[in-house]
Amino acid sequence: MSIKQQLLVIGRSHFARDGYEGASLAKIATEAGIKKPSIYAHFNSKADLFLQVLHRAARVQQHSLRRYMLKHHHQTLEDKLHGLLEHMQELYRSDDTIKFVMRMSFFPPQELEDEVMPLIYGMLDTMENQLVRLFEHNLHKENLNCSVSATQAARAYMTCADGILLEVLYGQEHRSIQRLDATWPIYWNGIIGKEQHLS
Amino acid sequence: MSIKQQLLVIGRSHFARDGYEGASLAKIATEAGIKKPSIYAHFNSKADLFLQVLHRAARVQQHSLRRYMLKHHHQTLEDKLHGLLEHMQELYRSDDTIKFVMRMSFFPPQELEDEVMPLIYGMLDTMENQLVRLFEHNLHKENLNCSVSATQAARAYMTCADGILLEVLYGQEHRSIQRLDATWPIYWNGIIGKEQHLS
DNA sequence: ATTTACCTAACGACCGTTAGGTAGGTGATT
DNA sequence: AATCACCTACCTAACGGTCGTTAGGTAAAT
Repeated sequence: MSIKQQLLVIGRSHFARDGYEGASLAKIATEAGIKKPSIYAHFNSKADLFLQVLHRAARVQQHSLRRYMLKHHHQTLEDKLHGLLEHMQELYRSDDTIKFVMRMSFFPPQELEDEVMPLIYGMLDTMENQLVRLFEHNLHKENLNCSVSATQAARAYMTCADGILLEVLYGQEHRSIQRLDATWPIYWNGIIGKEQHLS
Repeated sequence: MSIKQQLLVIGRSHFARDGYEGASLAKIATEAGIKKPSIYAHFNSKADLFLQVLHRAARVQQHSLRRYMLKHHHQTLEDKLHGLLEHMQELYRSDDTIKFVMRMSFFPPQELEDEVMPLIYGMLDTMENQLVRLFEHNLHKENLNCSVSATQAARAYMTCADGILLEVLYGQEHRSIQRLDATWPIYWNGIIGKEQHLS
């Protein structure tokens, strides 16, 4: 792996752990085995390194979602949705891309906010659209509650997914699994349930 | 308001906006109308200021939840739970305590992690216990789905609450309201629904 | 000969923190 | 009532350290 790619990977982990302001180019360079000013042979600035990490992470994230959808297109809607939640939990464990994306979504560096947030909103919209399409394709196949729209189901799903992934941020994995086990049956029951409550 | 209380309030807003490492004592002092070293007449260190802000925020948070529960004890379970979500959204708008608590829950300053996380876990457990008791007291009064345990309902509720509050972090209020409107009917339907799906 | 990828040295800015001083209020002693 | 010691709450100046960044040089590869 080239030094530049190493810097991107190491930078991602530091930004995920310490935040943009908290991350130090000196420490990133040391971990890559070079000196701090040598970073400037590959990146114009700290912001440049960060933004390249961000773009790469956004691409990885969207690619991962699309790949999951293709791989499991034969499954039932229920298995696909439930499996996606577990898939993201595993992804979180194996890689700090999700942690990085979440941190920069919730607390973007304020000086780069204008460049960060459009990417974040784009990712969220892409994911929502993909879910909406998924629900629309399955509304007639499975006996879904007809008073729940595809958009509503997708938004509620993303809300639950965020809540579950959040718990993994707290660092204790079993609490995240508890949340998944508690939330999923209630969500799914709310989607397919015959009785619909509207206040 | 005394200078010390001002420093606590201003500090909270800076920690919420910039994080622990990103916040600057100089800027906090300036906003309070004093010079940076004068902070040390009231606090032993930056960590001391931060921890006092944290303890105060935790107390405010728990007090606010208890007060809401007392004030709305006469309402139905449904109104109480749905109202609590709106209550927290309003709280977020009027005050940066929730934002501060969320930021420090998800991304605590690593050098203070050992002092921060016990407080956070305590708050989460307190809230979960309070919700579990609430569900237990209402399981027989209302026609709730008997295959959903009080613990399960409470955990799912907190998952949805986190997901909804998260969206308010993104900064666009209407998205958070969209999430609330989409998630609540599905959650409530999943709780009271006659049909229960267990995989 | 030019470019790439690193280095050392150093810049100015800001960080949290400490030292040391001052002005004003408090409270006891004379 | 006047004096003195003491304390609180601020100040200025400065410390050592780290930050991101730049200048300038070197050795190898093209």
